[in-house]
Amino acid sequence: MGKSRTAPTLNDVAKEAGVSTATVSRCLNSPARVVDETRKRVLKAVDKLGYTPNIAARIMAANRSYSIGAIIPTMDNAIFARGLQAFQDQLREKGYSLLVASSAYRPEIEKDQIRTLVARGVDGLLLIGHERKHEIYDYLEQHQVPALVAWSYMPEARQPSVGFDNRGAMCDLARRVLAAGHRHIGLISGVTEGNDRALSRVEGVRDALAKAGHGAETMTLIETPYGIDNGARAFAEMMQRNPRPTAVMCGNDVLAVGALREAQSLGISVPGEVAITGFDDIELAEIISPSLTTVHVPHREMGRKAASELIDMVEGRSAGQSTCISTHIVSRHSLVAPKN
Amino acid sequence: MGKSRTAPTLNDVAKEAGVSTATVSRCLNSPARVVDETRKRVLKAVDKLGYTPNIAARIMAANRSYSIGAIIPTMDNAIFARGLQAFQDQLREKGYSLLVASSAYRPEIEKDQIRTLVARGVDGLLLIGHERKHEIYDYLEQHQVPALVAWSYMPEARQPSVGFDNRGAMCDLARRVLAAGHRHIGLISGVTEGNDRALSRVEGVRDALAKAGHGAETMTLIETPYGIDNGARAFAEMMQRNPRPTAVMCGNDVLAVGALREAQSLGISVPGEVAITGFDDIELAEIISPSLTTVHVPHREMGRKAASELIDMVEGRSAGQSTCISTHIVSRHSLVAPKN
DNA sequence: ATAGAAAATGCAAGCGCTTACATGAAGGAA
DNA sequence: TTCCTTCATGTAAGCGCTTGCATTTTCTAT
Repeated sequence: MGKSRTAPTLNDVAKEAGVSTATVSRCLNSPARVVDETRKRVLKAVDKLGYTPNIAARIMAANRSYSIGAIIPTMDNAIFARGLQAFQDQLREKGYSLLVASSAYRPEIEKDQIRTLVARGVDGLLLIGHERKHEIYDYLEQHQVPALVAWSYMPEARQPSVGFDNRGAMCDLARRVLAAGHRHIGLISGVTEGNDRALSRVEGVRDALAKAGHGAETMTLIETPYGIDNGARAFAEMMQRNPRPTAVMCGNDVLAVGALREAQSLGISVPGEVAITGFDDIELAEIISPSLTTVHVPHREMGRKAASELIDMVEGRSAGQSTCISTHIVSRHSLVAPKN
Repeated sequence: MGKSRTAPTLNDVAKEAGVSTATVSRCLNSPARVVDETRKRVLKAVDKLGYTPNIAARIMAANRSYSIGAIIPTMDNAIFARGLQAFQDQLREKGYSLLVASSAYRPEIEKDQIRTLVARGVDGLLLIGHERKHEIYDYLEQHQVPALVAWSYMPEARQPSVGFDNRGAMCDLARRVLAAGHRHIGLISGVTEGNDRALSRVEGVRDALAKAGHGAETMTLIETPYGIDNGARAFAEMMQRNPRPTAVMCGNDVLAVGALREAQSLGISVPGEVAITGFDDIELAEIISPSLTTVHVPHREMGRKAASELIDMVEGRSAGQSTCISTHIVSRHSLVAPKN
């Protein structure tokens, strides 16, 4: 402990233990290659000096950082937070650390963050959603950084992904809504530009409508950035539309919660007058009243799976295999048949 | 773009531009020291090759990483997520990136994470709460890594902090509860061991009780890890206690939401039969019904302030100044007078 | 013009680590 | 015993960048 004013290096440890730096390095990285007695001596020296390896140096020398980067749209959202937490737990277990950056749903920022993380020497990268410019994927290829996409599942895409079928799930939910007897559906979607998940969900609803095909169904679409307040505003606007929807499906739970709140303050009863659905099944969905009928997404499972797949890719054990995590509808109180 | 199979280095850029690596480096780091024409040439080369500096190398050479580490108990919680998001936004603005790690409220893990981040060469560190072993602070000193504590404000502590007065705020809230006429207070606290914020909040309630001093007040304390389910369980247990509290104060909003849910499923009306309070004022607090009377903590402001203070410390502009962010009570529906 | 100062650039020494290769010691087969 | 493996360790060359110092160029004032 700290008599010296500056951090001990490999060299200090080597001198203390009376061996070469190479031996110390091997002790730390491939203990099997060093004989017991030496190892013990070295470890004692490490302990005595309070040595911690300088990772930047290690990255440079070994061209390996044991760190993974993740770029998510925002941390301030239960959906990503939970998945990310699981992701990092799994990484930690395998000896990797996590560098996070957030893009605020802005492609230029994301691009910038990707460059930063790559420059920092991450061994692999977790990205949310497939949609981004080719040049970004080119860049990653040039730098030989494997990337895995999450929160989205598109087996035919250039990048492997661990996610779920946004379109199918939303289609199922929409069919449920139709089956309950609703004919005028309002859809409050997140911004679809540059966000394949949001887009897929919209398409899911369209699919359901097309399949139903009585011809009597209508759909009213409003796009808005995610956020409770935005959901509220969109809902208010939706209620002005003609025909007024009897069911409002939301692109995610956060929007749905906003819609619910607005309904309350507008004195519109849910589900009596208007039914509302969400997507993701965040904690909030169960807590709020009426509780939210929504699509349950196993975020933790996805996070964990993404971590292990990405590590497999980094360590050359996999070329990148896509996995579809299955979701299911959770029926709660916010959806019932229209009253007519 | 990528004809070469391997990433371009400073050297490649230097050759392309017909200058020395030193000049390229200066172009990138202190453009003023390079004449216009040269700079233009260099930047063109950078662009042409798609060069991104290798940050590990830079860290090593300059002993500066332009990155800040943050270790939070968990990402999966609106409180930290929001503050952290603000923190990172501010960092980004000033040209720093963020490395996060989470400790799951476990000191050993935190210690480990601190070492990892320091080894990675972070220029500064954000820590949550003051309470940790001396040796950790010694270690940070030895490595000359400035650390700032957030979510807690203790100007007399060894480390500077940007936070709020947990004890005072909770005391104020408790006085509010007492003033409403409650005499039997239940307190569901987070685990206080190793968590000075939780402890301060408990003490705040004690302070209020002591000051009230009718002698008739009682307090029942239950400690539990944070989490909605834990809050629910604790509430159920609380309802068995004798005397049964007429007001249940919770260490944070998450616990309060759990309590509220449990009250509902127990058929206990809130606030009619039992009043409930929270702490933090996360989004949930307003959304849930009855809406939660709680202490509003300006997390974003704290995150931003922490970032700029920490950067000032890193850049030698400040030796570490503590700031107290002021909180205020938000009165909503979950607290009324006891019915008797 | 020209000396001297100032500005721009180049040179090269590291930063702390890993690892290919060289060396030496120990063990085994003949 | 001798020669060949095999294993443990040491030697030293980088990894890509920054920066103090040396050198060259440009500018200013005479």
